[in-house]
Order: sequence, then C-alpha cells, then structure tokens
Amino acid sequence: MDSISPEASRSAQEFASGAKIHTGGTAGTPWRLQRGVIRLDTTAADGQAAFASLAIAGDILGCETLLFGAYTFSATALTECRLSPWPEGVADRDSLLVSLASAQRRAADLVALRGGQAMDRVLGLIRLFADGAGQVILPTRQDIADITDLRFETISRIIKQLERRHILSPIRIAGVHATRSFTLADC
Amino acid sequence: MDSISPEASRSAQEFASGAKIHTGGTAGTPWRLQRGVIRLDTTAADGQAAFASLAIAGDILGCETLLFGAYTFSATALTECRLSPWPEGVADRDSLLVSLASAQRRAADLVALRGGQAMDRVLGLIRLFADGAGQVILPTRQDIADITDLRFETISRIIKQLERRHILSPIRIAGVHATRSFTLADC
DNA sequence: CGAGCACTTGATCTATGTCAACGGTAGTGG
DNA sequence: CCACTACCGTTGACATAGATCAAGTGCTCG
Repeated sequence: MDSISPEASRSAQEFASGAKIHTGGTAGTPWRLQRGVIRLDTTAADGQAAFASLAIAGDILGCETLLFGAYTFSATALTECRLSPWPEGVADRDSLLVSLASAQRRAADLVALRGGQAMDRVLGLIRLFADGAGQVILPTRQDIADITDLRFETISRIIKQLERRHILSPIRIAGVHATRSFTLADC
Repeated sequence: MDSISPEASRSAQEFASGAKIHTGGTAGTPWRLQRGVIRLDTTAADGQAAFASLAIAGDILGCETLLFGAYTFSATALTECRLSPWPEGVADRDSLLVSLASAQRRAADLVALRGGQAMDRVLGLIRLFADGAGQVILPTRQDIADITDLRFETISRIIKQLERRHILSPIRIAGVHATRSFTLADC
C-alpha cells in the first residue's frame, strides 16, 4: 500500500512555512511535531476548508490513522516544522496519557483564542508563536484571521497598532521592515 | 485526604444539571463521562472562571490527575450526568488512543462553536445537545453564551427566533412552555 | 410573601465586518 | 532588462451584527 520505502516514509521530515503536510481523508501514519506550528483544517462536504485546530511542538498528529487508516484533518505548516514518526519505539502508556492531557489543554487554549476582544485574541496568538527570547515569526494575516475568527484587515490594523505602541517591533532585514518577524516587548 | 471511603469515591456517580463536579487545582481521580455534558472552566489568577472546554459522553475527565495529582479545570454538569471511574479494569493502550483521537476532534468541534454567525453557532450547540430522537434539553442561556462567546440576551433572541420558525418547539409541561426542553425539527 | 434567578424584549451603541483602492515584492516569461 | 501576474499587506469610508443598558415578567424556594 505504501508507495515509498518504509525507511523513507518513516524518517523525520522537514516542512517549510506554508507547506502542505497532508490532506484530510488520505492514508498516512502518525507523527510527532518536534518543532514549529501546524494548522489543521476540516474539509466540508462542499470542499470548503475551515480552520479546525492547531498543533504545536510536542503534539501528536494523525493518531487517528491507527484507528481509521486515514487523516481526519488537512495539515499545513504555519512555521518551519520538523516531524518525526510516532510512536517512537516502545508503546508507552504514559506518553499517551501525557498526550491526552495536553490535547485537552490545547483545546482550552484554542477556545481562548476565539473569544473576547480582538486585541486580546491576537496578543494570545502572538504569545503562542513567540519563542523564549521575545522573537516572533507570525504566519500570514489571513492565517491569523482564520485562527482567531477575525478578518485579515482587522488583524492588519491590530498588528500596526501594536507596532505603534512598541509592543511589537518589526525586524529590519537589509533596511526593510519584515511584515512577519518581530521582537515582542513583554507587556 | 479523602473524606469518603475508597469504595464510595471510586464507584459511579450521578450529578444533577448545574451541579459542581470538581474544582480546578484540587486533588482527585480521573473519570469517564458515561452520560451527559460537562462544562470545564479555567480559573484565572484573579479568580475569574472562564469557559475552557466541553466534555460529552465517552470523554475522559481529569486524566491529568494521574500526572500532577490535581485537576486542571473546574467541572460543572450542564445536563444530568453519570461518571464512572477511569481507567476501567486493564490499562488499555487502544482505548487511550481512541480517547486521544476523539479529544482532538472535540477541539475542532469546539472551535466551530466559536466562529461564524451567531445563529450557526447556537444551532451547532443545539445539535450537540440533541438526542437521536430530536429531543433537546439545553443548559441555561448564560451557559450557552459562555460556550459560544455570545451574550445571554443574544442567545435568548436567537432561541425565540428558532421557535418562531418552528425549528425548536418548547415542550409543554402541565400547560406551560419549558424554556430549556424542546423538540428539534431537522432543518 | 419576598428574594433571587432565569428569561424576554426594546432602544441604542460600537467593535468589527465589508468594500474598495493602492503599494510592495516575488516569480515568470519574453 | 522589462512587462505582467499573483500574493500579501495597508488604509479609508461606511455598514451592521451583536453588545450593552434598561425595564419588566414569571418561577422557585426559603
């Protein structure tokens, strides 16, 4: 059934920001997300994709393939990502438990990103994408809009407002301001 | 630390609609939700409770107590509920896998309840609470508002509108219309 | 019988959506 | 090298879904 050799299909893989990782309904295997952020979408009957969930480093992706053989969601990289095959080595009951607990917590985080004032939602998402050192690489305005259930024009206005307040500072590359790379002042 | 005997604390329990099931941060054990719907809240530093997630029949509740010893969320029954101790009997790797997959799907459902038009969100939630026979018992307008990130006045208006369109029909009990029990016409 | 909820409904306000125009950048093909 | 296209992001003007504020009803429970 696998068209690629077992070794090739089961070694760690890298994806660039924006890359499609897999498509809902197609066959595949589970992965652990080692680095980066992934966007998961459901595909409605009419073919419309709708944002469904986020996966961040440590999350397990496509575990349902062990049950149904196919992915439930479509996955797209929002940042550079590294995936490694899962399960790793011995079937570990405890690691499954950890994954279940963190999936439940992830759901709560997602819910928080979709409620309250627009400014707070965007700030919440920015913190999710920030590394420890106050550096942030954001996805496109449209992706942020899909995640927070706002419009990309609103996201654009809010990010500009954060720049004016010096909460976000765009990084200069060769003299020009990046639109997605910032340093984040802890407010 | 447990004030009740081990047997009592580890047998199935029933909760009435609105009952508090456990509090975030307190010690406890995991449960499987056999029947009903539960609301999970996070408690912010300032003591404000915020809606975090839903659990429906089949879900595992408080599995993180096996890792940290305490509940992450506070749980409140939105309908009559029945909980049974988890894990049931043998530690079953496959049942954990099923739980993980359904937790990830639940997150996507929750996300859908918090995006798009108010009417669609409320309809989505109503379908979640409907049994197979088209009977629905809803939680309070305030609970629906918290779940969908709308205001209770908006929920009230939308439910009235669904009644006028005969999508929801309040059940009459002793001649008076119930405010939370309906039959749902499949639209 | 009074207090406290849960719910309904009207009037008004506002945060965000919608529509439209425009600029920058990357890629592509001649 | 220069069109040319396709995105992505920004900004302004205006519209509106839903929030907010306010008043009132009816039920339940002590």
